[in-house]
Amino acid sequence: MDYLIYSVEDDHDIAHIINVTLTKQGYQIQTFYDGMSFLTALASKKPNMILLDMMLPDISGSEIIKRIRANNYYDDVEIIIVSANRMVMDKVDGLDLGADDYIEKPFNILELMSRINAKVRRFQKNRIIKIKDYSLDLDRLVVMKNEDIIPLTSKEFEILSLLFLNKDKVLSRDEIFMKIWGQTAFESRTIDMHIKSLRKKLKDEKGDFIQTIYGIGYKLNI
Amino acid sequence: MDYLIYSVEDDHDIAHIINVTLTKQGYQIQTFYDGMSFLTALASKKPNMILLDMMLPDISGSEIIKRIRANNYYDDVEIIIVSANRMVMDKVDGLDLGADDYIEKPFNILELMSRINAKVRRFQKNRIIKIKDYSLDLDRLVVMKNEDIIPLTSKEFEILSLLFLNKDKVLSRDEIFMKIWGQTAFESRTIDMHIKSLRKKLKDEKGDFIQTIYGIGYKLNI
DNA sequence: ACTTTACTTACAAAAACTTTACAATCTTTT
DNA sequence: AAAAGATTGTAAAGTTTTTGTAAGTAAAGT
Repeated sequence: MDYLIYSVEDDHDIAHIINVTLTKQGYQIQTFYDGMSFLTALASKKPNMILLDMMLPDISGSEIIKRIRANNYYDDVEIIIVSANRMVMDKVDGLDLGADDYIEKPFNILELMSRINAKVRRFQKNRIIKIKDYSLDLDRLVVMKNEDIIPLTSKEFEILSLLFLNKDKVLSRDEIFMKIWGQTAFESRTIDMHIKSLRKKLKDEKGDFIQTIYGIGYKLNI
Repeated sequence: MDYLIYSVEDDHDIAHIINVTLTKQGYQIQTFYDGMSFLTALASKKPNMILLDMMLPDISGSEIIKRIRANNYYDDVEIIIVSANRMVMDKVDGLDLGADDYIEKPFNILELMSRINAKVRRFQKNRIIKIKDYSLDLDRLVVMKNEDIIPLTSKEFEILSLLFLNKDKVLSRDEIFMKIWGQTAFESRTIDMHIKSLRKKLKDEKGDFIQTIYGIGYKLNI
């Protein structure tokens, strides 16, 4: 998954637990043991989320939050405070500074995971299939070659989706017809026509991206 | 402030405290004492945030969350669980269902305020959306091209706002009709008309700022 | 009452889709 | 290896669906 989390935590044991758990869940995570090294990394690459211990050896957590929130380039970065048990008023301070959530130490790692998942859920939601230079986005209904959008008509998109979703199978014209038109095909060159225009639009220099399997049907050249 | 919060809470005393405090802070708040009346209201008007007690007389809180999260029209609604002290695993469940935060009862009203403020802060900042040369100000209800105000009628503004707020999505005429007129469209060229006049007023030299996706609807060319 | 805005209608234009007719290619048979 | 038969590719024309637009009417605002 393409979701980067920076964890700032001076306690190496806790840092390790967080690291292992989140990695297992498929997040990209980078750990920092002090404020300065974190801020340096932040300047060079923006993460999606920051897990922040408020008690750091060099800079205070609230100072870090203040700096981040001063720059609205980081507005879309979620900040979660992970910090030692303090009074309620401290929580309030942290959140008022601009953090998005607060988790008390000692914390249940499952709860941390849950809160993170809740925030990521919204971010995710998109299904993208990539084959060779091509990627197909089933939510945005868009096909890209490298970074360029290839405009397709809806029938073209439907057929290509079917090929993407069955990438290691040969699809017969009957199957394609059945799945897209919802009826069995009688003698017709319609699908061939759509394949032809697809090939033209996809124009793969390195040979046909859509292969014809003589006597059977079509498949992607994966 | 134009920020609507629905509070679902069967304990009248707590509901009252929440209501008074949030109103004082300038939020619009509407209180419901059971799940059904809340769901009815939800169907007719979408709030920005929901404060949800999990223990309601009629429907369970998790059932409510499930229903809301099943419909991605409500994706941008923050759900905060406000509920009686339970085990950690309950928290986890609630958050995994799709809630965004959890506050235990008995809670400090200041803490609730702080968390709400933290979430609203982000919301407020984003009230001006910029795409290409155009910017749309949801508070002043104004659209600008570079520094010049483009005078729009209210329907035009509503449609353009919808496109801005869903900038990477294709909106069908039905969706647009549903969200702006609150009813399903029957055969009509009304939206096309508004799009036409929008295009004329926006007049983007570099190709269409509002793109037609044949057979589907319209989207902004971001 | 007058002006602006919103909507409807009817038709034109464009895009997408399908069919047709035949050419090209591949397989199998002789 | 040539011929026959089956399958696939392609251009062009025909059809259907969807979108654009002008002009006129209704509604709302001032």
